[in-house]
Amino acid sequence: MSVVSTNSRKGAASGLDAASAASKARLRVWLRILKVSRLIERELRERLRVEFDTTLPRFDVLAALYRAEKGLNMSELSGVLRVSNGNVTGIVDRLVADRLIVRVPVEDDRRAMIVRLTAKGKTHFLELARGHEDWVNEMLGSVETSDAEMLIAQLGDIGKRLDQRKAIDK
Amino acid sequence: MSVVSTNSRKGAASGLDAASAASKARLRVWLRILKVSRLIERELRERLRVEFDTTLPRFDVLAALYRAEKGLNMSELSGVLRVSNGNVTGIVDRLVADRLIVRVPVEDDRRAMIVRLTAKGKTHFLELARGHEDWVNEMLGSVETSDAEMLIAQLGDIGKRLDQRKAIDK
DNA sequence: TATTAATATTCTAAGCTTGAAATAAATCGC
DNA sequence: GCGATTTATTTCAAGCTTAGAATATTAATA
Repeated sequence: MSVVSTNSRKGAASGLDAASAASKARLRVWLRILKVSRLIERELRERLRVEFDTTLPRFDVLAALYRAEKGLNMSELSGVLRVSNGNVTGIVDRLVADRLIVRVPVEDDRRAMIVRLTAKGKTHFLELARGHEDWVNEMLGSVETSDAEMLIAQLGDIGKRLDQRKAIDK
Repeated sequence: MSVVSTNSRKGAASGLDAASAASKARLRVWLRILKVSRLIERELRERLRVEFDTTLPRFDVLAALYRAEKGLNMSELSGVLRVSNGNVTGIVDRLVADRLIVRVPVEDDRRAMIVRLTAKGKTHFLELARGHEDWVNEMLGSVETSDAEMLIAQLGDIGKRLDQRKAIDK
């Protein structure tokens, strides 16, 4: 989580050079993102548990399926959520057991399964989503809309570049 | 991870009212933070695994201990890392087994244990930290210093307020 | 058509994470 | 000093997460 200064190896004549200072600023950006992210995530987990007896990964799956009118197959689902393939299997298993989603065999590909919300799942998700938006709004209540727009733009750029990087790596 | 619009319940005469728009902007801020955070975290995990055969939680513990000259007891450690008490026990167990840290009984409190880096642990951590800063710098390479400062300030404010909230709740 | 390669999913082992319960020791109130 | 409460830590059960192996099926190609 926290980290230390180790960047005096660029060999400038004295003290910190520009590259090192920039590097440190970026490191601090990351540490702040991480801190905020963990604080919010922790609170969301807690509230989902206490008020709805569920978990964040379950919510994430339901949200992804709610947005996908026709459902998603397992690969698409793990892609959207950015988690491993095998991971989704377990969460889906439990949601199926709770009758919130169903696995439907794909007509012309016997390997694949499409996962979809049930009516019960949809109703359930809408309750969760209402709470979720309220909680986030409450936690970020101090953020003015103008600041929010700026953060959205900045973080959007960063995210986009990270996505591109990843695409290139492969 | 992703979420949906459910905030048309504030009863404005037509369309979205100001509160609802603000709420949605904040929700998007959160979703962007979450996305960036997960992308970066995933890459850091991957690199720590491939290049150093270790994990992010282990790195976090080592970093916290590196910053604490005299070590930390288990409660302080879980406090700094913002994870549960029991969680730290397991990670510390494994780091102790690898001789990277030691548990030292506290003289005047037989319940407590202080955890400290060994010389080996310190050396190991410095290698990790060097890689870590480089990777972050690379991933956020596109962020100009002026933007970085702004993000640091904004996210710092958000983090501070969330900390305060938490303190008040208790 | 027969192989080979690619794709979709699940399974497995190991570690992470949590909240709650269990221990053990210190401290507080009397 | 003694009982009750608080504090420090570990243990436990359940679920999350990952990478990699195993299965099954489809697609490509020779």
